[in-house]
Amino acid sequence: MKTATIKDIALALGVSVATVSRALTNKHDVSEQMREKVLDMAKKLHYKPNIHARNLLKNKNNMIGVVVPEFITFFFPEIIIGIQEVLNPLGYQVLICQSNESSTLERKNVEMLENQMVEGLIISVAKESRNYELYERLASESMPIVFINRVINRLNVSKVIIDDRKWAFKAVEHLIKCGYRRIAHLAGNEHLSITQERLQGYLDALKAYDIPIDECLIMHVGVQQDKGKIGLNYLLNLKQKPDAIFAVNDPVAVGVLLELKAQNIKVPEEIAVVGFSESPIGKILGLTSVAQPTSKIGEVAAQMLLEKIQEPNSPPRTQILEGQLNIRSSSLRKKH
Amino acid sequence: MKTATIKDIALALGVSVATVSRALTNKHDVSEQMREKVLDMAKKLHYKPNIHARNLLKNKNNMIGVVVPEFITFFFPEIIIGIQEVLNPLGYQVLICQSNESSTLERKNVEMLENQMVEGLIISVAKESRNYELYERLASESMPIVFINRVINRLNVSKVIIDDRKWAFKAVEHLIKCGYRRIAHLAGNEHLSITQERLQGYLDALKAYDIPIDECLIMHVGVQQDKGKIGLNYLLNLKQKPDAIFAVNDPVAVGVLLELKAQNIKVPEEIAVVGFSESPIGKILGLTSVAQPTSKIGEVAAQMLLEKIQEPNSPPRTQILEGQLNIRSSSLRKKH
DNA sequence: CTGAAAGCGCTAACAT
DNA sequence: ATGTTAGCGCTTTCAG
Repeated sequence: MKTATIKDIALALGVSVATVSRALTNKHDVSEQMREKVLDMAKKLHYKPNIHARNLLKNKNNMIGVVVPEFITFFFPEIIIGIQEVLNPLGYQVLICQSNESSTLERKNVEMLENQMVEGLIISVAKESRNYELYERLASESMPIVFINRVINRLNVSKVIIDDRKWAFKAVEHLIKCGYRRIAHLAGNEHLSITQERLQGYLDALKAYDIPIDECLIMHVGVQQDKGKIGLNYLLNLKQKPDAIFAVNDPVAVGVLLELKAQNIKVPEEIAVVGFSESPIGKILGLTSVAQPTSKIGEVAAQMLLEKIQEPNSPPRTQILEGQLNIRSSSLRKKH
Repeated sequence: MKTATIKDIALALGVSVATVSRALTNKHDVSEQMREKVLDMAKKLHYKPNIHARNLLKNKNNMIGVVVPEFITFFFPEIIIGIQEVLNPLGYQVLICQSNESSTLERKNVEMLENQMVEGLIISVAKESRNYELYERLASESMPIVFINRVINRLNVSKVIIDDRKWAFKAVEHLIKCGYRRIAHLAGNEHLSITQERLQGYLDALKAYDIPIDECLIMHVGVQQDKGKIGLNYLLNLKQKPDAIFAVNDPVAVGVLLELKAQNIKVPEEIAVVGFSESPIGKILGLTSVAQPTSKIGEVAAQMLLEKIQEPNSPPRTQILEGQLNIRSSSLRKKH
């Protein structure tokens, strides 16, 4: 049973397809009784509009593509919900892809979305992303793009972030004010924007409080939970162990906490820990962390994308949202 | 700058659009030199195929719709990844929607996906879902549908589940074998399939071991973490408190564990706890739970959907996957 | 191997 | 208020 078209309705009613089309879509230009006849027949024939035809005609499909590194942890899902809450009510559908932290899969996803002719893209890059040229081409072909969280700095497109450097500073400053002096940093993958900014904030804080920087205390471990254990064990093997650890994000910090617990090392008495991008697990474990306004990030990104779609020539903007340092038991004041 | 079409290529080359189309898509029926000329010109003009036109012609768009209650916790995201791993390599795109546990939003999502003319649907219903008629209509209009995890039993469509009743039985049996006798059940929303099955498994186990059923020990609290606290406090106020709790799922069990900790009640010495659908947080907290093969569920659902798409008249099947009871510290053998 | 032409389902001038 | 017609970009007969 093939699905009915407006032609079928027109034929059944002995009117033209144009009339049917108008009755089905327009507000005016059609008599009330004709409209009713058409609507009745449409229902009778189980008519459903063919969106492909409309898409072809308008040359748009109300689709937005989203590419994130993963959506297993709470962080990106909350952002995505923020995106959908802005876009769905406007009739946009969101195509969600995850790169699984792979540069190649990220590129494939973006190219797939491009082939689908999405009207815009919201992207957070994989930890190993090497797709600068791809994004540059898309931007030059005036594909509306907004980057979130993990951005590419030298790319002149819109971005939604928090001030990672500032909040890393505040996190480390908090440790310093609690009396910790030998503060290690488990950093993320080297070329990620969040890695660089948070590392810089860490360095800023040490400098601001005249604490000498010890390169031994900085290790690039990555952004995933299992890397916390590796980083911790490296730090524990130093001649001079740290008395506190600032991790690039909550997953790494949680990995550290779990390993500390496994080794029966007291937190924060022996080692304090601070994370970043507050997670539910971190919260439960009493992890001090910088909270990000996740769904707000999504909402703002969606809004900026809409602007760019409606005003293709508007210049790229970078929106910096506020964070918040939430202090918990993993970083209490040091006893002397 | 409007994007180039095959017409532009044809014009530039002085050939017909048919030839260009063939060169661009067909394997045969075009000379090698013509093909090269066309491909060169296509690149030169930055030609990109218009997928809307193709969709209209084939009357399909390689889209699959997925509706889940939420994707904040790990559970559905892992399933979705399983789905994408099967479908993406075949050129399908997956439209992911979340109902936020709302029946209304669920319906809106499904209708939106229907309007998008997706080729099939994979669905897990909201806790308050009342959309039986909707799904019945879709099924009768031969929309391929596969339900996962939270299904509608009386609906004659394909399903992918684990044997919730059996695994609930095993979970409760484990508690009984550990020496617990006064076992409470914090059940989910009443009409959810998982609620009914797991409750039945709980009852089966008590009967099998001749433990009297006490209705006071059964409370329908829902499926979300904050409900664990409510359920626990109800149970703690009973004259005869339980010595163990079987929760409908991990979020509720985690809520229970956190509240027990807040009240300084020892687990499992004073109260043992068992969850369902093993979660990362549960694991960290030492929660005994039934693990579900999440990404397998997604893969199997995707495969069954593909079958249904390719063989529209194939009868609905229910695929039951294996679970696993993982015993942790929240339910150790009771000391006498 | 290539071209002409029809048509996928719908909308929107342009007529009447 | 309604009908006629031309296309949106592409694929696919059908001819040559």
